[in-house]
Amino acid sequence: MTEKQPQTRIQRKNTAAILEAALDVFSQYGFRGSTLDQIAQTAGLSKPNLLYYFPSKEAIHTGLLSRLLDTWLDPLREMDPNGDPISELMGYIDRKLEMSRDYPRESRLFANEILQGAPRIMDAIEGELKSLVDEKTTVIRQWQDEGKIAKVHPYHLIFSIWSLTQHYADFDVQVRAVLGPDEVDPFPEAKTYIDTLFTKLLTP
Amino acid sequence: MTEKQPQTRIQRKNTAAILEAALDVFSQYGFRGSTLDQIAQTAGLSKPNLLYYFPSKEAIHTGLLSRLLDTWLDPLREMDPNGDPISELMGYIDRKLEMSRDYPRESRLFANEILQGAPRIMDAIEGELKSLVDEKTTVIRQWQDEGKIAKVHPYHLIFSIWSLTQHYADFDVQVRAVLGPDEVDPFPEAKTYIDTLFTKLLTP
DNA sequence: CGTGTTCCTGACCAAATGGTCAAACTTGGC
DNA sequence: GCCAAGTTTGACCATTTGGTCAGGAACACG
Repeated sequence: MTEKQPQTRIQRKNTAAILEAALDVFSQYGFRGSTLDQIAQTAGLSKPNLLYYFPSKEAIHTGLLSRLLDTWLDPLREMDPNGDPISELMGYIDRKLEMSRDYPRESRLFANEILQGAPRIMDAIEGELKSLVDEKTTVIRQWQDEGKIAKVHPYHLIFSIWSLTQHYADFDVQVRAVLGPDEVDPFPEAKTYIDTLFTKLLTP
Repeated sequence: MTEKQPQTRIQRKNTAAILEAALDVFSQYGFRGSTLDQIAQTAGLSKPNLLYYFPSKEAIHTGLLSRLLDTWLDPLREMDPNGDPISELMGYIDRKLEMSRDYPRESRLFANEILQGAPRIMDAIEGELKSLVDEKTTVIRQWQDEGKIAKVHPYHLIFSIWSLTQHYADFDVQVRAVLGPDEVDPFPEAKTYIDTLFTKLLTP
């Protein structure tokens, strides 16, 4: 998948800087709306130097996306089928919200890609992501059959968790604008609200 | 604001075709990722002809956005302070979900604009949109004080309605990919799920 | 210190992009 | 059927964009 380990210090530093800059730019403007010059400038490198480390604009984007998906699905992966249903689900929800708080650019990068029809990650979505969701919805269905949580549509439950948590990353500027300039950090209240919402929904 | 009425048939037809095509393109690729050639081709017109009707790429985009915001806020405007709280809120939620089903491109256009930092509609968001939300959250707070609906954070309640309903437009390809090829239309189940969710949340 | 490897850059290229314009073509109303 | 107004277009332009390349600079390491 990724390149082999033997990298020089400079290589590691610069590829990291490039991916960091690319995340900034791609997450805001999407693939087609972003330019190499912009990424180069943000990374503090020259454009030809970018292309020394990555063969093309697309390669940078792909590099970002592949790194992203793994960490992105981690919170869901961690949901333990043998744990307490409510705590497991609430734990997943909280981890997902924390990711929106701590990695908003990653969330936006993903959103941008999906908005454009997911041309570069459709495979991963239909494969890796769908498999994981299929697996976890089975667990949820089991919990429901055991009467541990309320019977709601498992797939839409997942969708609602994604949408509610990612909203605070993807629509951050709107959230802040509506809440007004006094509200410094919307996340604490968001957490309380979302916790209430899912507790009421899932308690049998 | 908009141009004066006296338009020829051709003008009306072509500006409509351009806005229609531009909605297709802008909603998918965002402002910077879209090209005039693409819009022109989609509209079945030549590029110079586009620029006969609109002075610039930006003007087309602005034209779209200003038309959008009005219709976009209509469902919330319709929420009647004197009606039954639960029915009014559920009605709003249902109307919002219907808009995601019937006007997904508009939803994506909006999402794209927000993702990019809302450079072209920040004014409207801080003004028109915020005012309306402020007004309606006041109503919600009143309903809560009267014990008609559960006490949850009014602003985050609005955010959650937006995020849940718009998710089915903005992340449509992901939703369909995860649900698999059998599921033709996710909206009926989505409606049922969302109705359940907010009923449980709002019932005191 | 020397030398092979890695890293970086300025100059360059072809294609794409937003936009202009004069000239040609349609259209509508008399 | 005429003509002024409205409409369309091909040719053109400056700038931007993704990408190349030859050569120079910095580095690693014996």
